[in-house]
Amino acid sequence: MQRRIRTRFAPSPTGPLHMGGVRTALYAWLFAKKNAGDFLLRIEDTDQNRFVPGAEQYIIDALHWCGITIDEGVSVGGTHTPYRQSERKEIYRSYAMQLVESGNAYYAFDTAHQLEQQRKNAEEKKETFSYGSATRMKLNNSLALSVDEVKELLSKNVAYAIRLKIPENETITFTDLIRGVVSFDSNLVDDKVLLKSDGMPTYHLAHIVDDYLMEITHAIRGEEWLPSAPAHILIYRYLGLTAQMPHYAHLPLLLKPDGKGKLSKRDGDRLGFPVFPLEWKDPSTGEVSSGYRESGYYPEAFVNMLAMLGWNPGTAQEIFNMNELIAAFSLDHVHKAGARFDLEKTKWYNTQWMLRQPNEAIAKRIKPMVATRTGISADDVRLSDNYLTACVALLKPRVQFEKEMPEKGIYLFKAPSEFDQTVISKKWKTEFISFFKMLSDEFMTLQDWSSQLAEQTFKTTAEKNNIKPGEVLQLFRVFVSGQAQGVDLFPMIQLLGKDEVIKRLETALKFV
RNA sequence: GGCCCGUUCGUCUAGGGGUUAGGACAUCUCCCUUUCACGGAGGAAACACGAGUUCGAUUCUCGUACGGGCUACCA
Repeated sequence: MQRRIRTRFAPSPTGPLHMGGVRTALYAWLFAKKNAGDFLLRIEDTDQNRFVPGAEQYIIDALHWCGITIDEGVSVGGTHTPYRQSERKEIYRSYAMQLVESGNAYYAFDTAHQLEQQRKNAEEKKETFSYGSATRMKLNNSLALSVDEVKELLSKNVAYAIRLKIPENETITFTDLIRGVVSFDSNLVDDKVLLKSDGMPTYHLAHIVDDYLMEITHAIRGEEWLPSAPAHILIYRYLGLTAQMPHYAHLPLLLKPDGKGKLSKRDGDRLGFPVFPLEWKDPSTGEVSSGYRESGYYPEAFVNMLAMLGWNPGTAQEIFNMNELIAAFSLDHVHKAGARFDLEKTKWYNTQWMLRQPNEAIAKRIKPMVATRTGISADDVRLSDNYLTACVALLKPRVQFEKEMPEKGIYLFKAPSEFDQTVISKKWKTEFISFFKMLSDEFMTLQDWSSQLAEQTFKTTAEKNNIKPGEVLQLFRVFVSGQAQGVDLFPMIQLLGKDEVIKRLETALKFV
């Protein structure tokens, strides 16, 4: 019988989730949804030293913002509670003891200091210390010590860790869903700690116990876990759970755009772009890191961009909403090599998504920004839905982010107080004054007011003055908007209204 | 250093024994627009290198180089 597909995202609450983590979550979620399965959120808080308050909530909020829904997990509950590893502490011990009893794990009494010494000694000999088959019999553990010695240490409550006993001379092979067959020489795998001396499990033990108990079918995680995969395979084997072992898929890493290395939390804003989905304020330092949300990105654009970084649909389609991503997603179209993050393309995705937003919706969202920027009162027509929607239509092709609109189109809300001097000094001739005065008068006499009518009037007035429209058009724009460039001129004239245009024109003429 | 993974335009990528090696972002040119954008058309731009297999390798194999990851009682 085919098991129900279940994937999980299992972050450690050591700070805000960065975009690489979001991508891992996204792929795991897409895979689950594609296969009509479940997606779980489990919190791996087994390292008490690295716990950061607020991080767990941040993770939940970030996933929510991205539209990644959680079927089971820390925020929503489920049939496999609890979903926070610190609350499952006792469960792991019994599995660790089972491994000790079957001879596949052992007590290690070495102190942190002793291990540090070992590393230092090895380093002096230009070697690397590894706690494994080659060294374990010379160390302070239940394999090297006599039964009585071990008993005594245990009875005296001497702190110990439990380590996995990696076999000698074995090739450990498994099939990764993305990379195919991968194999390792067991002699090069170290005896990983399973249970720490504080009683908490390490990732290695905890994720396996939980994946098993939570009936995870596909463990999708970053490539940084590939080197410890052989130890994980062995743990499943020694626990007699090989049949229940999930399929592993190791995702390529997200790389820094500038050069070297994987994208990390610590990159913060150093590279000139957010690495986090949402803004984060460090609770201890108060330092604020920017987020995509606060920078004006749509979650759809952010998710779309992440999905395409390392995965492709096999078609030329680039813009995907969530449902389309689910329909198109497949692990075998995940690229093997790491993907370098590209800010320009990310902005392009946002622009594409902005172009697809209804004007009315954007109008509603920019309304408060326009109000604060201009100080115009709430009942002013320029803050009406109709007026703002018309502004959005005009501004849309000229910005990448909707939040740019209030500033970019400031002249749609406020008469200019300054005029682009470059245009004026280049184009202005004193004899134009009569043209603009006549234009103002002609406008005044118009019964109707429209883009076409204004344009027609502009042209005929120019002709009457023996002026080519092109000579004064740019000046007209500057007089009305203050700026040399902007939205389509006559539609803007129509939108501003006859009285406003005349008023602006007259004000401007006093300046030249 | 050791182990593992990887390598197609600047970037994200498609492709895969015989192709004019395709698309997107960015870039350049032109058109549209009497502005700036949007849009449209076009250009430049890539199979890391060396062997082997083969009639034929960018594609398969091996090696080298380069890149990345891991090498904690962190995840």
